[in-house]
Amino acid sequence: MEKVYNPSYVEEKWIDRWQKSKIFSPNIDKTKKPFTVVIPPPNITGALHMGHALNNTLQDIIVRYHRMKGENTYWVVGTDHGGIATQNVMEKILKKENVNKNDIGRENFLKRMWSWYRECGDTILNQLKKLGCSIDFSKENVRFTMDEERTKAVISAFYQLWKNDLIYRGKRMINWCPRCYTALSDIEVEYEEEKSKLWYIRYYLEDKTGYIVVATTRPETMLGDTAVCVNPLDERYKNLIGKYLILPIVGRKIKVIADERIDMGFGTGAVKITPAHDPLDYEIAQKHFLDLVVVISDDGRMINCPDKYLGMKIFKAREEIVGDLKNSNLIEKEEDYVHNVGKCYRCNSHIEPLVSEQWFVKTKPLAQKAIEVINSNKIEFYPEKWKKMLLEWLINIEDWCISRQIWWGHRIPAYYCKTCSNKGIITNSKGEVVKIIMEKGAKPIVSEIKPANCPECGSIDLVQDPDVLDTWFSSALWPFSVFGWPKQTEQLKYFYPTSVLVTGYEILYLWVARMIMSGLFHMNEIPFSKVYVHGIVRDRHGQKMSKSKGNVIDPLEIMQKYGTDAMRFTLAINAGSGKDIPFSENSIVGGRNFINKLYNVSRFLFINIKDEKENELQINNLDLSDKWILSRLYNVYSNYQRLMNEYMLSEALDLIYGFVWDEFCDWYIELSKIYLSGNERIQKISIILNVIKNSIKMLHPFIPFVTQEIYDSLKKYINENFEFITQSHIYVYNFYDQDSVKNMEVLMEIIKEIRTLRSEFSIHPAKEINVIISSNNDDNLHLVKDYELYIKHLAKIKNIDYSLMYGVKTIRGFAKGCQIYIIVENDMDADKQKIRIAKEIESLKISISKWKSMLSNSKFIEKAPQSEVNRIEELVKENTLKLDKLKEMISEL
RNA sequence: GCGCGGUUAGCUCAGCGGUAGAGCACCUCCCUUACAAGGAGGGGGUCGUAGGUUCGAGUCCUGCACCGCGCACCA
Repeated sequence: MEKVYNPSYVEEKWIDRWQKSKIFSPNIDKTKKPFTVVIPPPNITGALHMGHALNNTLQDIIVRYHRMKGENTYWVVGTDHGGIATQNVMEKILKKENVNKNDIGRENFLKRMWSWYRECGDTILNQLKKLGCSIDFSKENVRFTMDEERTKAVISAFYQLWKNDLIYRGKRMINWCPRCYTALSDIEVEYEEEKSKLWYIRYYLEDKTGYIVVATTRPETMLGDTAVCVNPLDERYKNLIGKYLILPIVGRKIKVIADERIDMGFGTGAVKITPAHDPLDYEIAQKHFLDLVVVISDDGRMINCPDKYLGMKIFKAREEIVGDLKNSNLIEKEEDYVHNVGKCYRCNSHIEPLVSEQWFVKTKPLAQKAIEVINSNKIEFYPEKWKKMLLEWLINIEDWCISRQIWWGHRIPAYYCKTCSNKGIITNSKGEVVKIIMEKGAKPIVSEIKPANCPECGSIDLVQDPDVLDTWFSSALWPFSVFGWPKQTEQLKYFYPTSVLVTGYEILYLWVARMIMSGLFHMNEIPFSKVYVHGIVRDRHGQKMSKSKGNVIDPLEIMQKYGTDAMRFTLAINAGSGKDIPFSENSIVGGRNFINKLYNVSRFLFINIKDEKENELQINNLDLSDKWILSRLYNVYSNYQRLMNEYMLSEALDLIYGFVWDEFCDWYIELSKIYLSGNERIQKISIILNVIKNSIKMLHPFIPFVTQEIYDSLKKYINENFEFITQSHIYVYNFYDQDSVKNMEVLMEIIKEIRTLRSEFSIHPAKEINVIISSNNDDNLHLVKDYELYIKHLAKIKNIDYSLMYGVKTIRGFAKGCQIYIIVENDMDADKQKIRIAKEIESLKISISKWKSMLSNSKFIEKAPQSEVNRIEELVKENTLKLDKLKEMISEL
């Protein structure tokens, strides 16, 4: 065995053997309750990033933990077609080839997409394998949101919702991304602050007797204005309501109307109304029956306006219009102004609110059921704060726009009769349907399979809706579509509902909420009973990682350099309470060091073990340190289980980390060295074996490779015949001895005090010393005498005497009621000793007087619990004694 | 504007009613045959701010400031 753990060799070996053994395959066993997790399917947009590494590490920890508890676990894997995001990736690839997607047409584009899927999907699965995920990666167990079964599920779900009147097609104001050239749902718009201007524009009254000044951040939309609106209570404008204004540039006559939604305090209190391009204006326009003048097209250019601006991009038009208004002296002033601008969550372009015909899901009735199950705690959230967030969102939910004007996705299962709906079906030069306009006669026929003919006229000339569904529509079905729904498969019956969903908080609304709604509607049952919500991996400065910032850390590089276990360890230990994780290469070193430590302590065992086997615990043979370490192990294991069951994964890991490193390695192993050549060796080896075995089992969910590797070497010494550690179970001796824990602490304190003295008085670490220990505390003195060997060994002591000698030069210390004298040759550092002791006396005095004043406070005595009073009294007693001893020691110097 | 978090050692955070903790970083000593990716020791914080409750407050309550996030508005 090498001195330093070499992860890459070990990892490759076990990945291969795990996959070949099929231990992660689904297994329907009706005598057992399953523990099921479905993966948040990664988008096939490229390689996995740090966020995936975190998400899947956490899932693997949970799955492996439950597998080792003996539960029938199944972690379902798959990938997501990723709609807009993936289409954008392909568009970029095509751009490099100097190809426009419209040139090659829909069909060819989709061919390219499918070959991309095959390539990228495999890459992702391989990376999950590398991460150590306990997933069966064989083909028949990998899902894709657009494979045949999942597509059936999507179409069926759409049809069911339509039949239940929960899907409709309608003309509404939606969020339009002119870059991606598609509608988006409300939650796919991200708001960002932007510096802009607020322009104050004069709109003259028809009779030229005056003007109203309106303030706007978007002067280009004025071309589509059809009114100016004021608050009905606004005294400034009261007598202008109902009068007409002349819209500058355009010359259109527009009315002054009143609506209480106008804020009198903002700008001038008068608002230009552009019904076609602003959500609030649209609402006001509907109430007041205003005309809708569309002046911005799908691709973000000016239309339906004076020739001068025709075809201009929005920002250019804005510039021009402001210039022209200035020339006509119609701009009263312009102010700097910071406001929120909607951006596309996929390409960061400015969103245009546009009126458009789209498909929607009526979400209110669906949300109602979701609210009920969350309120009744049928679904629990870890950490719990997300429950409230989700509830609030569900309560205020708006209808969900599910149609997208892109090509990559599930095509909407709606058909139109060319004969009946002729005017509403828009085609391009290739004859491909590009748009359906219902208001011109198109009527959708929603059907799971393409209807043979039109139910109205019998025509066989039917065309399918060109739009595809929001990628989140198929994601919403994931927890049951993965099991073959709508077919009532054995898997579906057995594995649904799933046990826990592990996901980042950024897709709580986009995904989690919708899975709950879909699960309740289609399955009439929650999709999962627990949601574990984690944070986002950020860089060391807390910045979100992004390609444009250049601060992305590639998990594969990290795994290559430090090992997968080290990365998993670092992610897991920092993932406490769902917080964001600051990650840097630096932060991984601690993880790597721990893995190496664990590897080396097992190496210590293998170097020292001969042909001993782990044997039954002989309680009578245990010495103090044995009882202590076994008690600690038992205590750690109890807490480990509690923390893991409450999904406090980082706390659980931290607990074992401390136990293994500080208690086991630094104390128990060091002590065991005394005995390894004597009669006690079998006992010691057996305990070391037991502690290592149980420690690696507790650690296995977090760091699967190194623990598997150690387990493999351990196998021949223990009474287990599992091939893999993940098949084994933890069994810790139910042993806890309070006295041993207490006594061990006393000895440890004394040893630490001697070490401190050595260090402070520059006694070389290798130099063996003689000490005298005396005490009035008989218990502790006996303890010291009984375990003299421990102290000698761990503090490098040749001889310990128990009675004071006169005429020897010493360095003095005090711990746990014992005075400690290190015998030294020369009169060294009397002053330094005095200062050291004096300092301690000072701080003791302060503490003691504080406690004494507490005890002399009648209110404290009266109101504080008796146990507390006793504790303080005990402290005073103990520390007064210590103080006396210290004073005595200082006077002797 | 409403809501949710946060503010504790240089950094990342734990502690949530009884003498301020951990890891990393830093300083000193040590290659002691499991591990220098190690061991031993050490320095370092009036716990954001102002009040309040309490015998006692990082710890509970209220106001404020600052940071982050979500939702709404955003002419």
